[in-house]
Amino acid sequence: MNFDDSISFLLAKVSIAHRNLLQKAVSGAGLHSGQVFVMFELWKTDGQRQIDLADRLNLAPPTVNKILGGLLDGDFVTRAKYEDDARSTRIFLTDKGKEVRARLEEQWAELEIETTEGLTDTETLMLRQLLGKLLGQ
Amino acid sequence: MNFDDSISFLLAKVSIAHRNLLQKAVSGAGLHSGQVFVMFELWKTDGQRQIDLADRLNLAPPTVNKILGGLLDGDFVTRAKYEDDARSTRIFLTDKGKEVRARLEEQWAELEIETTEGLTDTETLMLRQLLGKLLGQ
DNA sequence: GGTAATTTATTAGCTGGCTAATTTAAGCTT
DNA sequence: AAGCTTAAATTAGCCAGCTAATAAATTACC
Repeated sequence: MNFDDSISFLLAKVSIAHRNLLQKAVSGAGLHSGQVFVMFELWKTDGQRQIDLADRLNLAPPTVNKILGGLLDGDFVTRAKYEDDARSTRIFLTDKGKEVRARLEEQWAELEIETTEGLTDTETLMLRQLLGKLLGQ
Repeated sequence: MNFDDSISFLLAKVSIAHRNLLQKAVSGAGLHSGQVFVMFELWKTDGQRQIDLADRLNLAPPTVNKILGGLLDGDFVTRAKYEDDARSTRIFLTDKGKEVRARLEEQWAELEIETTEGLTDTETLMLRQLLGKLLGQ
């Protein structure tokens, strides 16, 4: 068997290259690569608990906790107590957190172009479907 | 625009899920996810310098250096001086490093099956081609 | 109502990726 | 030969992912 031709190998290599692109793309907005996905989720639904964010993002709770630490330091989100359960906290966007969205959308569109640079429109569409399938969608 | 449907979003999500699978797959061989790729490269060509490994694996030199630290500790590789240039070291597989290959090939085949579980053979082929294209191959 | 089990957040600590800065050796230029 | 530039390895330090373990609150069960 040939490692280099395996999906696993190719996927791992693509992942690293893409994360480097992603990091460059979002640094202009003052964000780090992992923070972006939490922001996506909060833009969809503000005020979620950490455990909900972890579930929806498919991340381990300590990962979300650490990322939120950075977002709190950067003043992109704030924490508030969850009224129905003293164990939980709710995470809310700050004004800064809401305002950065426009900037990030622009950067994201550019990233999308860079990422799919070598592909035709048909190939891009196909890749999207295949990645979706890998995620069980 | 919809973040969730972007290639970048899907790719990032697939990457994380796949790395978790990868980690589980190779832990049985006593390896960590990042170490595997260095081993691949050494199985192809033993005795490479760190800078050559970094170039061929598309990784930053400090990343390779750190991974090699783990492989040295695990007795999978040894370091030797490079005879023509005192700045460089050559990395060689130990017997243990050579022997683990068979085990890893089995695990890798299983990982490949898990990874492409939801895909038909045609889709798998297509995904391989598309990922190759993203890598500029 | 009291105890046990579960849940949420957090802390500690690991690997893996990066950049920036340092050291040492090699090579080039003059 | 001296000095400048380049190149290789390393160190330090960052973020992102994970597991395991802990503390506190809730829930469930008897």
